[in-house]
Amino acid sequence: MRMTIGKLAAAGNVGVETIRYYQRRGILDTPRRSEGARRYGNEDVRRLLFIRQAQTAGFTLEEIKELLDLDSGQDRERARNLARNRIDALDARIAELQRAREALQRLVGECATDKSGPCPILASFDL
Amino acid sequence: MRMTIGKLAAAGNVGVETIRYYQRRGILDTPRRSEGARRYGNEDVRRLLFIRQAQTAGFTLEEIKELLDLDSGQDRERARNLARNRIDALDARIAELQRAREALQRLVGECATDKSGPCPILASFDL
DNA sequence: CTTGACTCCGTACCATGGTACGGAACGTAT
DNA sequence: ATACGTTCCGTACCATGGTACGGAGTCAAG
Repeated sequence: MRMTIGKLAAAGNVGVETIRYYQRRGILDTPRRSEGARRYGNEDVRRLLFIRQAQTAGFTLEEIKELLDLDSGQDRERARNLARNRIDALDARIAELQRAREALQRLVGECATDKSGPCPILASFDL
Repeated sequence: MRMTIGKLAAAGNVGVETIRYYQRRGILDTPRRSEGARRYGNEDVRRLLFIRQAQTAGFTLEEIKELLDLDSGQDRERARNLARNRIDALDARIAELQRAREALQRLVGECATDKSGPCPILASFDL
C-alpha cells in the first residue's frame, strides 16, 4: 500500500494540491522521502477520508486538526465536548435548512407554470 | 419609515458595511440622496431580510441577485427551476448532515467518560 | 537513453462574503 | 454654534479552503 501523493489524492477524491495544502496546515503529515518521492499508506487514506467526513459535519480544518490530535490522546472530555457542540450546531443547521426547504416548496407551489405574471419570490420566502 | 443605513442594518441584523457591500454587489440599491444622507424604506428591509433567508437556503449572492431580479419579472420557469435545484441540493445536504450527526452521536456513545484511553475518533466517524 | 508522467517545493493567486480604516460632510440635540 | 454621532466613499484588508504556476528532479516504459 505504499502509494504516491497522486494515488492518495485519488483515493480521497481530492486534488494533489489539496493534500499538500493539508500538509502545510499540519493535518496530514509529510512522510520522509524514500526513493526520491514520498510514500503514503493506509493510515494516510484513513486520515484523509476522515478529514472529508469531518468537513461535511461542519468542522473547520482547525477543529479537524484538533480532533486528529485528540484521536490518539487521552482527553475524552474534550473529544466528547467537540462532538456534542457539533451535534447541537448540526441540529440547528438541519432545522434551518428544513425551514428553507419549506419556503422553497411554497415558492414552487405558488409559481406554477399555468399562472401568469411574476412569481412571488420575496413573498413566499417568508416575508 | 424613512430610515438611515444604520437603522436598515439594525433591522436586518447586519453591519452597515454589509449593506454597503450588498449595494456594491448590486443586490440592494443605493437610494438617491435627500437631506445629505440616503434614506431607506420598508421595501429595503424586505429585500434585506430576503437576502439573509436566501443565504440560509444556500443561495449564493449571485443567485440571490438573480432571484431578486426575477421577482418582478415574468420568467416563472426560471424561478421554479432555481427553487427546485436548491430544494434538491438542500435535500442532499440535509441527508449528509444527518449522517454526520449519527457519526458524532456514535462517537459520543463510544467515548463515555467512565472508560479510559483515547476516544476512537477516526473509527467512530465512519471508517 | 529518451520521452512522458509524475513528484517536489515555494510562492502566488483565486472565490466568497464580508470587515476595517480614515477623512470629509452631514444632522441633531444641547 | 458647537460637539457627537452618523453617513458617505474609496480602498485595503481579512478568513477559509483551496487552486495554479513554474522549474527542477525522478521513475518507468518503450
